[in-house]
Amino acid sequence: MRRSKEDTARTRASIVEAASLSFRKSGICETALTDLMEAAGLTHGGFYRHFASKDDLIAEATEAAFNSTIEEMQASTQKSRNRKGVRAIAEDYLSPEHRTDRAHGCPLAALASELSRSDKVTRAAATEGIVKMIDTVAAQINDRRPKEVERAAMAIVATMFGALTMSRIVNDPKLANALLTAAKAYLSHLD
Amino acid sequence: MRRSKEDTARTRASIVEAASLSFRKSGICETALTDLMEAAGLTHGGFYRHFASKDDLIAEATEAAFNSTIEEMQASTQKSRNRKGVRAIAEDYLSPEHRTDRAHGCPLAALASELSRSDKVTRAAATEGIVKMIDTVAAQINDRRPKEVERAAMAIVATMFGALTMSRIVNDPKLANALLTAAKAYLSHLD
DNA sequence: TGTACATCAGTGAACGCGCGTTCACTGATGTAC
DNA sequence: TGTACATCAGTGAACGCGCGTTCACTGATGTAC
Repeated sequence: MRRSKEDTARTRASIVEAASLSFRKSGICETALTDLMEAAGLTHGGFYRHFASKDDLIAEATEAAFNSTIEEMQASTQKSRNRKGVRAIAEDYLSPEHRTDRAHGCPLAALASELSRSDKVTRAAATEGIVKMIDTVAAQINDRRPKEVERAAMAIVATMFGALTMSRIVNDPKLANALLTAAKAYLSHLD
Repeated sequence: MRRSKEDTARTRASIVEAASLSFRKSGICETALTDLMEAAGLTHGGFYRHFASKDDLIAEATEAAFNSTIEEMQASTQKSRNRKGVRAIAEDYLSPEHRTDRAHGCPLAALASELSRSDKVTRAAATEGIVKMIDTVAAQINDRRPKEVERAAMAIVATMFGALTMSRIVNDPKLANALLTAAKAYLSHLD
């Protein structure tokens, strides 16, 4: 039966939220729409009242995931009393908690290889997310040369994302921790 | 009809090779065994004479992909006449050619998120590959403190892999190049 | 404000396709004597 | 070294399942008068 506009918007948002969690946790290709809709408390038939296709949802869920991660990075800088901004971001990003909690973590680390193969719309969303992440880090760097700030921010994001992803692949917990620690140490040399 | 042992070994190797290329190019989940066997010049029915399952092949193809990439990193250091070892590796790894040619490139960058979700055997192969990559970089670093060498090598690999992957996701070629350049510049500060 | 009709969110069954896997079969290779 | 049989690599059809997508239907919501 027909629902109110508010209900419809809420349903749509809950599908996007469920997708952004499940894609990050289990992968895009491995997540079935049926499971997704069930997670959102619906049957799968209604999916196409909200989205034109799975690809359509992928793009929106990617955008949502990036936004939530960027917010968390900004939160890291704000709760950093004594810590410098970049270090605050790095310590939270490179934490064992972030390594474990894929579903709520950085979509870059959770979906990297899938994003590089996804369609135009999703890649556009991912690009915007990446740029915002770089800008968020750049805002914490003190240097008069904007080119240098941008370069450093790019490399810092690459290092964090790379180290976190590697620590998730590796099957040895000690090595996984060593990777996170190494990246943190490496980045702290720059302050 | 039955084939000679040499033929059988050749066939098996060509399946692994086709898989290691196709997985890196198109993703593991997105690659169908039928296409893979066709690429190796066979029909799909014979697959199970060589492998117990797709997962079985994934593990072997991952191992093969890592080995070839590690060999290429070692080749980079050997052909580096004037360049320092780490710089030689980084310049080849962070080249536009490597960004474009996924199929023959680093499996970490091509399969990152899929590897972190794969089964025990594949993750073991990936872990071994990652350790070898780190060791290959570490061998090019001059420092008396082994702990420091290991840390630096881990961070360098993370930065390279992270930057290359990001440059593949991004839809703007200028930004893609900037990411590679930024990582190269960042790493060269360490020499 | 009230009424009559059109809209459409959600349901649940169904479709069609592609996938991983299995299997009966063929005939050259490997092996035991 | 030669022979007879067992093995098994590769073929091509088939199986069964899960997936993305479609559709007829329901009934509450939205809208036009």
